[in-house]
Amino acid sequence: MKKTPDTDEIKEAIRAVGLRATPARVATLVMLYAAKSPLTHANVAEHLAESGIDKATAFRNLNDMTDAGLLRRSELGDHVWRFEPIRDEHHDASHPHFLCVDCGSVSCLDDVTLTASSKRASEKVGEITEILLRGHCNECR
Amino acid sequence: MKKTPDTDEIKEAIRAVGLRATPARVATLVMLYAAKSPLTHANVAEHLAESGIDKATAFRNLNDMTDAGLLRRSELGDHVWRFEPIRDEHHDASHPHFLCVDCGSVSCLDDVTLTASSKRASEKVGEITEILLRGHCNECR
DNA sequence: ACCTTTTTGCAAATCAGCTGCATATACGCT
DNA sequence: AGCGTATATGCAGCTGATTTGCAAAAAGGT
Repeated sequence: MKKTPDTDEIKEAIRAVGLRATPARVATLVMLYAAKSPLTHANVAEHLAESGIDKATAFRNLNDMTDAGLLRRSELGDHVWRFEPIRDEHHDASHPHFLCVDCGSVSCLDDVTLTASSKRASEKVGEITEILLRGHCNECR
Repeated sequence: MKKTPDTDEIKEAIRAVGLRATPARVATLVMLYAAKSPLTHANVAEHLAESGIDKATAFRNLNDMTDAGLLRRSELGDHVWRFEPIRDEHHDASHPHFLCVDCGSVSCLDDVTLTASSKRASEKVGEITEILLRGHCNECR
């Protein structure tokens, strides 16, 4: 799937995982694809509410599509789940996130990599599933 | 501070960060030091309730001591904070940590560094204050 | 002991997320 | 194009986790 799939491609993707392509789901994916960073349940629900979609529906869809493998849900340490589409262009690789502890904004860091300078680092480390950086973003400094 | 500080050492530590050494705080630290893994607010509150300490107090103390640098608060992914004592200066935020989302253990990764392969990464990123990797440790895999 | 500041207890509020159920829809089938 | 059924949605209330306001109580310096 390309960076910004159109409505038909989105519907296809939804059906491909065994879910029905409802307006709420399409709108959710459109929104997430348009976003540059992961969005919270509240972000999505608030936006969809303008189209008369209930927050429970928004939430169920986020979870259902996550379970179905269309979205990734991440917990950045502030007790709020954020969702972002899994673009298979990125090979489904999860990328590091940067969370501003002041304003709560999140950025995706596709081009940051981890270097272990010695094996000792991996003593306890098994499988790394998420990389999270926290700090102050440029706007908040 | 040693692995298992006694009551007086605990009181000292609390005062050292500018807080008053109240029974609730001492009991909280004693409990956390005795625990082998991070405890939830519920764990602590439940235990302290036996001594007539309110859960709001337990929670405030957990947060206050976290802010003061005596404890570390981590989020394993179930939207429940877990707390553990910071046993020595080595365990500060100056180096990356690895958090096992299964057992809650935190390990220090002194020898892992992050490399931004391009400046684009730092678009929004201002100052990074904490690097956290999450995953499954070798014992939990 | 006294005084000031920090803490505590209690109750009630908030916040994120979930659930039950009756109704409405998507979409495969004819 | 219309049907029928499994799915999805809306609504409303609920849960569990965490926080807050405020008056009373305790900590610790003098």
